[in-house]
Amino acid sequence: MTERRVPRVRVRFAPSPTGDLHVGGARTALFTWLFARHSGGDFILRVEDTDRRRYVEGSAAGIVESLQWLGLEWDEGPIFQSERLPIYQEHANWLLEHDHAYECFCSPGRLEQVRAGQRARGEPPGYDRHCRSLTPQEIDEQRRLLAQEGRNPVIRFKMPESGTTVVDDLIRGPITFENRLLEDAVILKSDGFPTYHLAAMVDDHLMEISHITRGEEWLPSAPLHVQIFRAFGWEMPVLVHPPVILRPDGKGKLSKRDGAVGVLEYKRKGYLPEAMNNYLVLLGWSAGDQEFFSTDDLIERFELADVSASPARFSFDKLLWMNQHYINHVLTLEDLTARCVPYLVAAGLVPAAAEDPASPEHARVREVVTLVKDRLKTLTEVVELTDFFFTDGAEATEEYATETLVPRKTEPAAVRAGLERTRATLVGADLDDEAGTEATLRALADELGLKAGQLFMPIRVAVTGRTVSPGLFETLRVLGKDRVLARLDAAIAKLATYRSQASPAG
RNA sequence: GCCCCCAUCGUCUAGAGGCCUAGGACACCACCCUUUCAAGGUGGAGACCGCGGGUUCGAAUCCCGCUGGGGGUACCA
Repeated sequence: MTERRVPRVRVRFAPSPTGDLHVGGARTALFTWLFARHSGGDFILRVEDTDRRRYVEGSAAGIVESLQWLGLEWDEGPIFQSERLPIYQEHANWLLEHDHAYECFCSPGRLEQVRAGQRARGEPPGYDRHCRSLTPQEIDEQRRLLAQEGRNPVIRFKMPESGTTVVDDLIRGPITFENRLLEDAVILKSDGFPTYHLAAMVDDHLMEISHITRGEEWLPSAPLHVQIFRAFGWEMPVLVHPPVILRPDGKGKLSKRDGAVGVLEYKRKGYLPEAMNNYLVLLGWSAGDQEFFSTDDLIERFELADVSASPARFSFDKLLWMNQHYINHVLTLEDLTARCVPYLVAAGLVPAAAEDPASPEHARVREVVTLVKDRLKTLTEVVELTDFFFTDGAEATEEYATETLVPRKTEPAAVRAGLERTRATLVGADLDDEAGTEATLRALADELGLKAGQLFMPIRVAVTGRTVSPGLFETLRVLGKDRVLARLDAAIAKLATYRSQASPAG
């Protein structure tokens, strides 16, 4: 019995530096990375920067940052294709010498003309193989003419003109293409740079890639890639084309136009990489029962072959929900605190010293975060939800409209009296005793003939400046007596000059 | 136009011939909890498994056609 050698799993994520890393690309990267980790193989980062016109400065750095943020660390790379030009040129020449490629001297203008004609006649547009059958003399002549213009020919791959090419995709099965409908693609451009078709295939072979994972949009050119491997006599890696991600409305691929699609945008907006990964992996893959996965769970359970072949729509809603779930129920308090601090520091609410987990400032943030943990959907929201805990006195909370102090069906005078009595009561109270504060204020409401809410809401607005806040008694405790009293005073003062706009109905 | 892929609640999906009078999650609605808002709990509405043919004792599950959606059609990736 001969044992079949099972090649080591080696996969790569190969983005082109033409912009930010999109969630679609991030998902492909995630699938690829999980597959590598699951099978104990290697994950390589390769930057496909072979198009000088579309190159965007800083884009590669952004992609690197995105992957790092998501925790998709690579074992090799980043490798830049632009630094490997001679390799591709050598391979193009090899194909030329072995009759698998030919020089094409056609001008862009002629190519456009050919396509226009084909379209008009209802034929599939494509290169008409004009230069494929040039005689050696004609080739020399064309070279000379082109050289006079200071231009170079391109090199095209010779596709078989008949028969079929079978592309065997891991998640779709075998797909058969008619060779006569395929064209002779350019593999080396006139500027000496390779096109994707040559560069990616050469690299995938040289880097011993076992599985080519890439977006579904590459499926139509897969037969070309199979033929390139065949021409070189190389063993074909397994092809894997996860589906594209659709816009929320399903009309087309998710793109920049649809708002937030850049991974770094989500980082900035206070999303957690854990939530991002968890959401993304569920877009096209499922373990059946489970909904939440730690990275280790995923590495253990993820199967590339189980990825769905049908495209899924991106849901901002569900991502947000997932993020909230991680903040509310997965992160430890300490972890959440540490992640909130930078946002509070950036907003100028807490000193940079709070970055130190042992600092009193950090402890203070932790105390505050405890109260809003269940209310945060994103990390950035911590600023608007808790700013009043970090400002002193009453200035920062005085912005609210006085009328918000007065609940429906409640007389302003009663509110004012209630706040005055509350102030008098709290002066001597121990705010650390939440239950005690609650009992005291409930009794006070009773005594004033008010429902609890009719007294609590004005207090809430007075001390927080808003109608929505964490629980009142824990808020009072964390605020501390100084702030509470100062803000009650400010509210009472506002009410002193307040005239009810509309008399309460009923 | 041509080529290719895909097709279960609005959305993400479970389902690999009988376990399905189709399960879960998001969103939505109601109720409970309740000092606001959340979170949480309970329940509800929501899919004749795109349509039409087959195969089979039996199909969401297999086959064919149609329709619909998506992708590709560059000296871009």
